[in-house]
Amino acid sequence: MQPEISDQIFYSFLTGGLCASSTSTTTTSLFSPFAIEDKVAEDKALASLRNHKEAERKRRERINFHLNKLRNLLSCNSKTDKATLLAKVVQRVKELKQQTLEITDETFPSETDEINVLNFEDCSNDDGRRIIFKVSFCCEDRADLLQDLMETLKYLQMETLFADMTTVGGRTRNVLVVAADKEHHGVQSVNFLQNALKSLLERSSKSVMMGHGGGGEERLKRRRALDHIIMV
Amino acid sequence: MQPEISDQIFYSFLTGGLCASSTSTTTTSLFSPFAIEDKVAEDKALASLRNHKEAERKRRERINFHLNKLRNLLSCNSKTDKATLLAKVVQRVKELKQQTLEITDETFPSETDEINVLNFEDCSNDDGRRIIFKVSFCCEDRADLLQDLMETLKYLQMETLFADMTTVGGRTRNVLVVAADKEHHGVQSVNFLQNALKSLLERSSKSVMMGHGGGGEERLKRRRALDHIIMV
DNA sequence: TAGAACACGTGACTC
DNA sequence: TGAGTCACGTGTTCT
Repeated sequence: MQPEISDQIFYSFLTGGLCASSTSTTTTSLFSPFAIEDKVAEDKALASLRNHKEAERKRRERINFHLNKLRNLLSCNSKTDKATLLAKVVQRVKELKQQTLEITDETFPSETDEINVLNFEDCSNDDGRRIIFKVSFCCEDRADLLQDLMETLKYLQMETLFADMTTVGGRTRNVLVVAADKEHHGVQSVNFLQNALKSLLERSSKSVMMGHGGGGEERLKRRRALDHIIMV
Repeated sequence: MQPEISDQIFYSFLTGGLCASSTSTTTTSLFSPFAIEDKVAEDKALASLRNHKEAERKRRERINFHLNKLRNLLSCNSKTDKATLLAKVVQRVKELKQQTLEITDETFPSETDEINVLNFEDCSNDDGRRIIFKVSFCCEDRADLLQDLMETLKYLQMETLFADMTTVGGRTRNVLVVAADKEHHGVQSVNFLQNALKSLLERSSKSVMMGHGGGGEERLKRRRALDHIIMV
């Protein structure tokens, strides 16, 4: 191929070498005394233009390369247009950020006591025969907390489907997914659960008052140190 | 402002209305019988071109709008060029994906028993007076597992800095970060820990053999159902 | 000066 | 047709 020549023709055709510029000084005959100087200047300009064109092509290539990578990462059709793709990327990055934030937030114990009971009824794929609750609470850790919790759930005739217990620096966060038969339970069971957990937490703070008290700041320090370790 | 007029001038100057086309039929005098028809056609083409130009401007705006959003999300300088920005976005999306994957992988119990002990010595910010271990194991759940684990760690003179216990469908994954004094422990303590955990897991599988056996498939089904619930 | 990055208007293509 | 998108080459600006 001969891009050199065809490019030159293309340029002289487009850039006004035959139009606008022809009205000024470029129509110098080949016999003009300035012909050679002009030719040199023209070649230089042409070369510069060619470099410019090439650089721009490379730049476009670079951008499109990454755009295609993003298309693959989001498993987007190659027909998805750039703006839509980028909008989706923005959304995805936000989602992923939020997700990791939620996971850490939902896993690590907070410094204040919390109780949270959520009814999963509508999301349940259990043929609707059971009610699913998501229980989450946060309190001081104590030796027999787990046992108390299990007894409470047994008493309430609830089955534990999932349990996650995170303990750090004397505080614990427990997340449970429990199932309750609809024969014995309704939506109002949220209250039963909440009350049961309340008394559980009260017992926890009592045992702390009697036993190893204080040390809040020390805990915070540890927590931060651990954050570092865990995230490594 | 009067973009209409200036645009028209701009176009006729650039698009060859005064150059290439002038060599064909466009230099029709205003007195030509075709003047009006030509004028109409020209106006139409001009309007079309103007629409086109506007649409393209809007498109560029849309793309740049999302690019700027991404710049903010990655807290990138406004000077970061498009290609570099997109490269960073690709990297970030990959990282975040990997991160959430790791978190779920490290949290949920696997179907096979596992023991993993990692030495955090180099990462420890504990003035080097203590060795930090990250312990992770996965086995059948049983009532007294936690108690056994605590006794084991007490026996090994290790302090628990962090504990995460996830139980679902009869299987449990436990992640612990423990600290051991360098007076009593060295790097070889990894082996102590591993052996202690081994016997712990052996006791677990024994108790399962004697108690509620089997149900592996049922567990898997539950696990999947839970994945759904948890992610909602 | 040369090089990099950008916005622009345009021709070509698709639905 | 017309609206939408893309790649292209160019002019401009900053370094």
